[in-house]
Amino acid sequence: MIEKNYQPADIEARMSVVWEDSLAFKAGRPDRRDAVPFTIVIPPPNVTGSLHMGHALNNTLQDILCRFERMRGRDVLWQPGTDHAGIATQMVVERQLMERQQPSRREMGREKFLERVWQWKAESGDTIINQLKRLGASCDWSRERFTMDEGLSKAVVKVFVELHRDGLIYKDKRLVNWDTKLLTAISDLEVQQTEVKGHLWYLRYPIEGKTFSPDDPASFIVVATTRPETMLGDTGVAVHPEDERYQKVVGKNVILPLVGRKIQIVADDYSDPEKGSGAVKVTPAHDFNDFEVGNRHGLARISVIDKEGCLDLLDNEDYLRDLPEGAAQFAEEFNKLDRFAARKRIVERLESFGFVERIEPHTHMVPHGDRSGTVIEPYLTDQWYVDAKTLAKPAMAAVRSGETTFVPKNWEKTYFEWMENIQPWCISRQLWWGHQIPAWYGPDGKVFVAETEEEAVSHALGYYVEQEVITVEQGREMALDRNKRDGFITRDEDVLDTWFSSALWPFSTLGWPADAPEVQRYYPTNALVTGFDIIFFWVARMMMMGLHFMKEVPFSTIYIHALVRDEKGAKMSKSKGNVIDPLSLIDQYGADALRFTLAAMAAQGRDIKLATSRVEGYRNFATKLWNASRFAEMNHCAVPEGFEPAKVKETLNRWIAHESAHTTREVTEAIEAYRFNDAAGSIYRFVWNVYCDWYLELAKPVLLGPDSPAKAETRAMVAWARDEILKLLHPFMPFITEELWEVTAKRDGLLALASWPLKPAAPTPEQLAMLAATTGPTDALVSPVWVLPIFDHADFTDPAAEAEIGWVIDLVTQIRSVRAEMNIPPATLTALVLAGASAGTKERAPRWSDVIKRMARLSDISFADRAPDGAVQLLVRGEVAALPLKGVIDVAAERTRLDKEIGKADADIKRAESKLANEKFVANAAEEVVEEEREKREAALARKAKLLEALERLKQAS
RNA sequence: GGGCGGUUAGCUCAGCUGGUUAGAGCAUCUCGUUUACACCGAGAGGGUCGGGAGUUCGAAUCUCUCACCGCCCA
Repeated sequence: MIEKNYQPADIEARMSVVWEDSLAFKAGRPDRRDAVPFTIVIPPPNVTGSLHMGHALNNTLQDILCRFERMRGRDVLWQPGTDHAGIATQMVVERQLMERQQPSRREMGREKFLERVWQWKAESGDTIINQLKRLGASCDWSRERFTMDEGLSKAVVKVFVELHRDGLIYKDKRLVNWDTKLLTAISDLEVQQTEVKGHLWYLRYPIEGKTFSPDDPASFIVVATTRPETMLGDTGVAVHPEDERYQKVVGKNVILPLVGRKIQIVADDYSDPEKGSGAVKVTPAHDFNDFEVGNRHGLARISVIDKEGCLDLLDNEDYLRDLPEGAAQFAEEFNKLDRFAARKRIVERLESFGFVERIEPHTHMVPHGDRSGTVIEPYLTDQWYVDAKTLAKPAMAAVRSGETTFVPKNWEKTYFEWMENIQPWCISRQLWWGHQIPAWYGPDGKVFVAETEEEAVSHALGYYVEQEVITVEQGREMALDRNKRDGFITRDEDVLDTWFSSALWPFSTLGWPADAPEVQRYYPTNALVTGFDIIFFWVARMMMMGLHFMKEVPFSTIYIHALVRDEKGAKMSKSKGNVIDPLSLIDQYGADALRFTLAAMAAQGRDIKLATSRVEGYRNFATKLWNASRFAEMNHCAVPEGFEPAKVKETLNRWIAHESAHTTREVTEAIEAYRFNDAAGSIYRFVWNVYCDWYLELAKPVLLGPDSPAKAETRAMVAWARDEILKLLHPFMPFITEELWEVTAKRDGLLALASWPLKPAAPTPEQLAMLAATTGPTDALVSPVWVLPIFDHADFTDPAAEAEIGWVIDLVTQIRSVRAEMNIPPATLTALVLAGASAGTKERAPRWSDVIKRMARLSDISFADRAPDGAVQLLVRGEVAALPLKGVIDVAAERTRLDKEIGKADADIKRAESKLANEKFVANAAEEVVEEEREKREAALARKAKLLEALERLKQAS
């Protein structure tokens, strides 16, 4: 029994349990052992996270693909899991400690803190997973992974060690993006450039050997800077080599104000003559561009800001070197001042000596940490880097060759653009939560990288024994006793960038580096579904790592979907407070409605601005389906054993089979092409505008009438078509369809595992041969390569049925329209006269008279040679249908209506004729286009003639 | 500054490789208690497809240009 009301919350809760218990989503089910695998790895959400709109869209689309392919018989693995999200998670736990006034991270120490994070992960790590389940995600939950699982951690260590061995990971001292709040290095991608209204300070740097005077321009050179506080670390001044203003001073020294350091004026084309004064100060230790300039001219690097963003002068040897008397005193005064306070103080001090020429307001881009929001400081430290440039080459080649394709294709450009200019990837983070770097250091700083501590220690000790730093005996003791080697050999404290482990996700989750059968069977994966915001962070890096370690691309298709934005088109974010919570939409309208909305709006290449009215509309759609199913149930519709829909006899039933097959084809092709919105639109139209609006309505007289073979057939067909709908709709609305599947008939199994209406054809021998040639000797059945399906729905196509039912629909629609226009109340039944009907019409009209009467509010249908006087005359498929309404209708109004119709026909004739009169059109346009135009003209001419006749009749009558 | 994308009905959006009478949902108006459904049914109104130019027999669709909006990278 179908409940009277559709209650999404109830059935969603229930179906979740049904799916869970039945292990429906398990990969490698015995019954699919011989099936072709289909694999998607989920973009692992952060363990800290909760479901937002982006997740909802992303996972809905993946689920559509997975459910679709599962129904097509494939062995689907949708690999779920979560990401440890280094910085984000550490921040959450630290904030929690602070809120609860518990000891801070540093107070409790690394080990205790990590315990705490794991505890937190255990408590709340399920949140996001449960939310994904509420959305209906059909992942193989038994295979859930976490980036810090033992197995995945092994993969991380192995990758690190191998890349290091191959020289693709190395340690380097260079400028990094330093977060002074989180006290860690971050990668370029984690830096957000934001426009800030600041100032441009024009500073006078006295030229050596001249007596400085603010009034004597020859005694100084003016440099413009946005960061005056870094002047303490200046080691040069740069001017453009072709800038005539400065030709004479190149090579000379200036005396750095306040500091007294002698620094050189160099010529470098980095300096832009158009900007500022045309001369810039060079601070190689605090600016990425200056670092390069410094390298070109051999300038010293003097760090004057520490990792917390404060001036660091007092015990700073680099800073104090070669400074005149009195510099130390200045250092003492300014030491440990925060960089922004220091900026103010230094400017004041410079002003007091006349070193500031002027200050201009200046808007410029300032780097901010995407997590901390704090201003990023370029900072000179030792960090680990991945040689991304080398790894990027095969990753680019794979996309160029089409081994991996982006959908939509235009994202390839973005991918190449970034890959071609890729920079070394800084992977070390000064955090605790994450994969600790497998590197150990000896007393002289020599690094030993190995998969295990034992291995590293034994290498190190061997090395130091050989170098005679320690004796053989000491080495042996240290090897055996950890305490003895503490302080001699120490492990790198840092952890890896979260994205380092994410980059391995497509194979680490399958069990690599262990020799797992899953790796063999499910790698490479088929599709990756993700947003464009992480193409660089994640997609590109998976490509690099996948190709390097697996020698095969990680996925063949990368489907890039839109970002869900707020109504203004802005990215949703907590900080902006413009987030629409998908869970509250699910509560309100149901997961099915939300999913359908997202799918229907997921047009390629465009962002989604979500309107809740759409969600509501699709909830109504679900209700409509619900009620249609109730109607079928009330009429005892069921598919009998052995029923063959292709062999039904009733025209109406043949018509719905025809329409259904057409829809099946559309939906199938649209999903295959990742055109989710087209697929959703197609099934929506079929359910509402074809099945409900017409098929069920037209079937009513039969269903409500006496028992007959036609009635039996119709009952079967109503149920059959409903089942087709449930199948086609299931990937989009899994809950309601599964529920209806279960309650409407005795089933062999779950809808989730039922067969898709169109089966992909088995590969032909030629295709198999091609397959073997491209992928080596392989069992086609377990090959990850899929063969394009072949459709054979010829059994269902039926133009005759289409024509007949089409006529009924047109007739009813037109009568309704004219009745409304003439203000005929629904209670007034009118007669219908089919004037001068063709043999075909005469033959089929009686078959439909019941429905037509019912739907068009008619009292009677009859035939006549010509329309009665004073009747309203309609043209239905070229024949006159007359409503004898003499006295009821306003003759003048009817004349106006007919005139309007004639006007329209005239316009059509004119349009077609002008085209056909155009010689160039006839000559150049495709034959079928021209033919179509001729047909249009003929039809319009015929229509006009009939209308004129009708008008004539009306005139005679009045 | 470089790159990408957008601008279609009051609102949120479709419209693929140029040929449709430019569509859908919501909203609006009129009518409706026909026994699945008012989360419904029937009907209607509403768009010079951002402006301009060009290519073409034919442009919402291709090209150029301008304007505005958004995103990414410097």
